[in-house]
Amino acid sequence: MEYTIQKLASLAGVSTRTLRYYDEIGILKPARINSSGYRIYGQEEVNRLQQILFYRELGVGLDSIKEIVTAPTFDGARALREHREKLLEKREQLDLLITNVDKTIALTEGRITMSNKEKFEGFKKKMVEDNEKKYGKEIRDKYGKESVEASNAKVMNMTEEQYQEVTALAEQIHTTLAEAFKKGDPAGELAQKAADLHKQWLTYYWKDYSKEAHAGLAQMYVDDERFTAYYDKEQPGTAVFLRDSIHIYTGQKN
Amino acid sequence: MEYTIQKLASLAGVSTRTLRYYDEIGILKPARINSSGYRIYGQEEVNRLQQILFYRELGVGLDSIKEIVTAPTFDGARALREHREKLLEKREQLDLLITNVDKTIALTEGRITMSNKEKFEGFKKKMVEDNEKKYGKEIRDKYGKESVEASNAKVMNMTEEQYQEVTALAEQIHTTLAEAFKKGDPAGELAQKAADLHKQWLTYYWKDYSKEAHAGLAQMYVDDERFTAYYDKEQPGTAVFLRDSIHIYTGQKN
DNA sequence: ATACACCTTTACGCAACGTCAAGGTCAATA
DNA sequence: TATTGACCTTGACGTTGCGTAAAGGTGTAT
Repeated sequence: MEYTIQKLASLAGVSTRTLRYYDEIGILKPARINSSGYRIYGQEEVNRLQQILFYRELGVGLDSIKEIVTAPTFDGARALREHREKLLEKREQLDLLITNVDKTIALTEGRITMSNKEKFEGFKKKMVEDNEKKYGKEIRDKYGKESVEASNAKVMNMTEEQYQEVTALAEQIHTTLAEAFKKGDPAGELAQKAADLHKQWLTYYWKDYSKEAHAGLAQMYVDDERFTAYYDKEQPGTAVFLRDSIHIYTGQKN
Repeated sequence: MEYTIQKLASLAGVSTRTLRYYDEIGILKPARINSSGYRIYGQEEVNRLQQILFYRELGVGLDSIKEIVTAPTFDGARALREHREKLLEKREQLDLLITNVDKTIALTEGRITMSNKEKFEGFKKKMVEDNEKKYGKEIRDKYGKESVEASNAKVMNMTEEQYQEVTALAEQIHTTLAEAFKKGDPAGELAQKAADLHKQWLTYYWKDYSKEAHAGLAQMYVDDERFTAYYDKEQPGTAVFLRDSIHIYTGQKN
């Protein structure tokens, strides 16, 4: 089966310009050129285009795609992981922007307007803080938020098997925590085991683990009543107990 | 106080090229040009540049900034709200990308690799579904996720006053719902009032309200045990009752 | 006088195509 | 057979917000 440029274009859902461009930059050359100078593509090119579009959909740049599709031994998984990191950073940036835009809207609508200069100064300072501060409340809010996001965004992504594992883990945490709570010592062996299980459970939801984030999340269990209600369901005080256990486990002082 | 181009540039933390570009596109012209053709900026221009950079930090395009700073009566707040919408869309897109990248990584790492074509087909289908399907489970997941994100991202952003209002609303929902639950009819007046209050409450968290989203969130109260635990705290069955009330309120059939 | 920092305009480059423009090719029809 | 209309070709400019030379004039301290 052979395709002219438009046939291939409509098959793949791209423009002919795109295909000419891909030819131009050398990531997808036609199988041959006919006597009239027309580009003719074959099955191999169809497959290759699919690969290209696949990575393109993921937002990978064409130069990276070029490496992937031209070098057959290229580590596609690693490239994807790196790309993923970039996406996460981008989202962080976006979240920051949105938060600041929200704040600005609130300011301009609500209050007696500050002078532009004041606004600008405060804003600038805030941006720097957001970007540079590494610990403390700011970051805890962030981690807490991330955790909730992740639990929603990533849970859909689990295999059936993983889902079973994480459910089993949650059950273990539950029983261990209940026993530990009866003993009453958040530094005790059982409580620390519960904290450890909780950490393992977390790794199913978080892209990477940090003690600060773990401690922050634990604090959120106490601060957010929806989580408190869940953990205190059988034994009131369990949420606080779990937080204390985790803070000891992570060596956090707050 | 007068500034040459480099003085102003270092003062504001931008390049001289940027200032020349701003001159070129007409958003910041120097106060005057001296006898040697040098650009000379005054205090007014300093202020204006601060405004420009302020909006630029928020990711607003220079053409929009031009409208904002040149037309003194321009509705800056409205522009910001529109910009905010764009940012939210971008984040949606990003979340989609991240989810798909995650899936791909999981596939390539975990399982016997599918043929590229298979992968591509499934992937393509998924993207289309994500983008085009408007109702059903997919969208419910999405709305549910948004709600959780929003509650975390926006709550920090409320004024003290708003916070009081939303807390009072939550309390009202709680008492109204408890009474309605005793009557037992999710279509009854009290239950519908609770649903209406819940809608009002939601508007503090959601950028825009839709019946589908409201109904979807209600379903999540039943599906996610953390929320169920919260609503069933005093009267088991309240979460289901609230869901039913809201589904009647929104005219949802599921 | 020379060096050196500063200023000017002009113009290409960047990512990934969209969008004309000007012209050749192919198959079907009047 | 000539014409139409759909399809193909190669340029080449426009998009965003500057970075980065290049080529040349100005200011001032030594």
